[in-house]
Amino acid sequence: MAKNLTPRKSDYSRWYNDLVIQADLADNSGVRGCMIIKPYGFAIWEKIQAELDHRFKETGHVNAYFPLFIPKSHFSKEADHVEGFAKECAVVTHYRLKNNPDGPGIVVDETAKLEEELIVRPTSETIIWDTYKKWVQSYRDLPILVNQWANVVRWEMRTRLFLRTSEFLWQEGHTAHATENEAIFEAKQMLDVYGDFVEEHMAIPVVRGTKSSNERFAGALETYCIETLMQDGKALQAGTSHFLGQNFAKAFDVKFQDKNGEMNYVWGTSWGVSTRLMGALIMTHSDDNGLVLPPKLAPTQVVIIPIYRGEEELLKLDAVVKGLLEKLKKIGIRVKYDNRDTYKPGWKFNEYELKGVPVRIAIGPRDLEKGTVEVARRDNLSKESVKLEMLDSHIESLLNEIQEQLFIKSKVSLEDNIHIVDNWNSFKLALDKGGFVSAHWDGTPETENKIKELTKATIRCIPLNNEKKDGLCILTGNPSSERVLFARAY
RNA sequence: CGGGAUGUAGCUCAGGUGGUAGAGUACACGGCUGGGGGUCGUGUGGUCGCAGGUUCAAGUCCUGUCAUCCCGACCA
Repeated sequence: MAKNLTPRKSDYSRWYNDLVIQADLADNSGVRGCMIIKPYGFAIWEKIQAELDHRFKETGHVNAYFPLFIPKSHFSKEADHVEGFAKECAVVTHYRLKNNPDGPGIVVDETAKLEEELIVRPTSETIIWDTYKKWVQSYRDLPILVNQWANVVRWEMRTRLFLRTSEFLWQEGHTAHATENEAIFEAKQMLDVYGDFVEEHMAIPVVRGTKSSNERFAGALETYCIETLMQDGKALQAGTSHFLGQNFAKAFDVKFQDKNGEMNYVWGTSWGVSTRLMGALIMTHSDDNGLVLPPKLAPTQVVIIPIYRGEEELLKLDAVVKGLLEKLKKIGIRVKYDNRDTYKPGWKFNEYELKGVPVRIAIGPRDLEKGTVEVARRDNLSKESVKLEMLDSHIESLLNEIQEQLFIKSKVSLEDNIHIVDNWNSFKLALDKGGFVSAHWDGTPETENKIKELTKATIRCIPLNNEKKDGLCILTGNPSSERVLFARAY
């Protein structure tokens, strides 16, 4: 049992914080809301990045990089967009410091004031659309399918490691198309890329849907999203894909000549996922002993711990393990042999449990005699004895089983926590229980706002492939054509 | 951004009414150990978040500031 990890039951958000710090994923920094992603946390992020990048390229996208700074004038061109982000922008006003003439330290050099302030990007639509204007003349220049991996800054009031930080890492795709249908197809396609990745790779089940107008991206006509449910019953938006219509094209005057020689505005999309996925990963699978990682994302999938007394015994084990390592690496398993003499076996067990390594192999003199090893799973903490000669195939299928089991477990939990309600009282009760609440809504922003005010719950999404079935709005009793999912959210 | 709390050794914290800085843990060295964070001994380690102020004297009192946590508002 971990020493200082707060149990989930006693304080879920403290458990989360403790876990992030103790599992060596990230730490707070000296700058408000900005985190240090530590090597172990970053290794997991790199796994996420690598797989997503692969999937983006499989769907025809290419990577590029745009500047961190956005001139203020660009930023203000799309009205809804400004409205949405203005309150949380970091602004660069000067470009030089000087020694404090009145004492120690260093001060801003007031003579070095920028003519036009620069905004640190909270997202890159504006600078990218300003660029696309130069890239697009003809239908032959379309589509543009660009992604960038970057950091962005949003001056958040209340931050939490990975879930909401002032600076975060993400990717943002920005595409431009000749037709509306093509752009809508793209936005939906990317939602599926996200959904499939999160389910298959992160073992996190998602609900795919669209946002209500209240929750829609500033400047978008439609926001598609994947929503997930955390262990404490709160929802977490894991990714979004926006159909931008011609809003940004019009704001930045991005026109092209079509096959008939007519001038048209291009159609756009943007889509992104961020280091917030790390938060989703942590909160979906982990337990009171620490992190639980799905094998596909674990930087180390298998750790081998020798148990011995004296150097002689260790040397014997080293020789046996050497062969095991070769066998496991040959079939593509990320395995680590921790034969450090500076830590004891019990300490190591706890350490790798805290860090969520999916499989632990312990090998000692007793095993050598019997020709076996002890194999322990992180997800359900079970242990078994496995014959040495069977080990590689056993581990391979075990990793697959763990990946699958983690998904099934969270999927069951998600489904068990979608509550269907038809009146206001049970609506409130269901929200207090946690989870998604499926209810009718009259489709107006006013009603959604009122519900938010009364319950702190928002519409997380209107599920795609939702059953169209008439009903009455949970609050107003007005007619509604389908159910939507409400929840309290991160 | 409003309310509350906190900031002292790497970490967790103790230090009434101002008077030479403490513990546990971690770390270093050594012994016994080793199948779930072992144990005994010795030792290293602190401009008390930062900047001012009051005072003969400030970890302690005052002002400001930065950061963290909790509650609220905000959060494409």
